Amino acid sequence: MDQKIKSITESFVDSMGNLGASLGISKVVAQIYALLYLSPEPLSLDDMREELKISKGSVCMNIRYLEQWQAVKKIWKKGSRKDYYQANPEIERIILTRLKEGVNRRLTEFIRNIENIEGVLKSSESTLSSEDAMKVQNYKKKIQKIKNLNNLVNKLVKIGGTFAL
Amino acid sequence: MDQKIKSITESFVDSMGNLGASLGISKVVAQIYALLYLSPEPLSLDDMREELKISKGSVCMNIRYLEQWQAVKKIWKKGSRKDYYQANPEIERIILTRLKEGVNRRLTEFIRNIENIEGVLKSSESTLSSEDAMKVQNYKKKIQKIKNLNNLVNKLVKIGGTFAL
DNA sequence: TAATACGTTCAGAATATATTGAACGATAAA
DNA sequence: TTTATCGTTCAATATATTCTGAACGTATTA
Repeated sequence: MDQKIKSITESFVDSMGNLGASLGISKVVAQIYALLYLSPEPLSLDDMREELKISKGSVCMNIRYLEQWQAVKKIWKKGSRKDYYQANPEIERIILTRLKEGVNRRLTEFIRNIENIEGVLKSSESTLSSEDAMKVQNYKKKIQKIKNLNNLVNKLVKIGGTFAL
Repeated sequence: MDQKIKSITESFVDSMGNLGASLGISKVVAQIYALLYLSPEPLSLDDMREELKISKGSVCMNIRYLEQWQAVKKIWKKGSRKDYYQANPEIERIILTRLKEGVNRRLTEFIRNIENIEGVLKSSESTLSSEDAMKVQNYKKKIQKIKNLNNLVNKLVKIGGTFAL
């Protein structure tokens, strides 16, 4: 029976690893989360290394991502020197928060660049042949439109906040 | 002046390339889209190769992704043997559709695996010690909950459809 | 028909990303 | 104090991804 439980765990961990990998999250990160998610007890780094057959360093680095995203929590067990971890079960919120923050940050950087470009366009408005003025107008319109991508993210974020666990 | 326009184009293309890369879309794909987006005229594969200083093969393969996502459209110009491309300006819809399809497909695969696991759990319900029965119950509950990830995507998809251009 | 101008493919090269494992510091036990 | 047990770091390595460019097929022009 224990064998059966173990094989089911492996299968689940494997599936979630694939899912993670195909969504741009690291495979190992997803596997660690899956393992902790199923485990009735918090697990030590060594437990995870053992289960997933990966190196100590990898467990350490990858669990730190999960901690950073508040996807796992460090647990102190008296009598043991080891750090134990358990999964935060709010997986939807975790995914959405991560999405939100990542996309937001990157898009902000992008918009900042775009606004720079707008500045350059604006400053070259005077002293233009009428043909060039047309070109610049065309650019300004198109770039303005791109800036509305902000909306996309804002909407995603707003939705994200309404998800129930 | 043309020099200025060119430098602005480069800057825009570069920014969108970075955005794409950091969001898991290929950098070159994003750059090609940016180039076509700004261009008042459709461009040939050779035009793009020239502008982006990349190989013919790369342009060819990457534009095919964009075509597949309906992010660009092939244009026929009479008198020329070349294929020309222009950007579909509905960038929001494109991004969201792509997100939707990708996530949906992968999550579906994942759920399929999960349901397999549920089947195994169900079939091992008889002939259990009470301790093992507890374990199995625990697993069933947790796995059931994961299946609700479906909701997350469904909600994203629904929102996606309501975006105006 | 031969020569040219395309688009496409794909093996190999280049690049980017993830993993390992030895070394280290810190803390607790002996 | 010495030894053992952890967690952490990071250079070296392995793996995955992307790009290149030569080779090829097809269609058009000469």
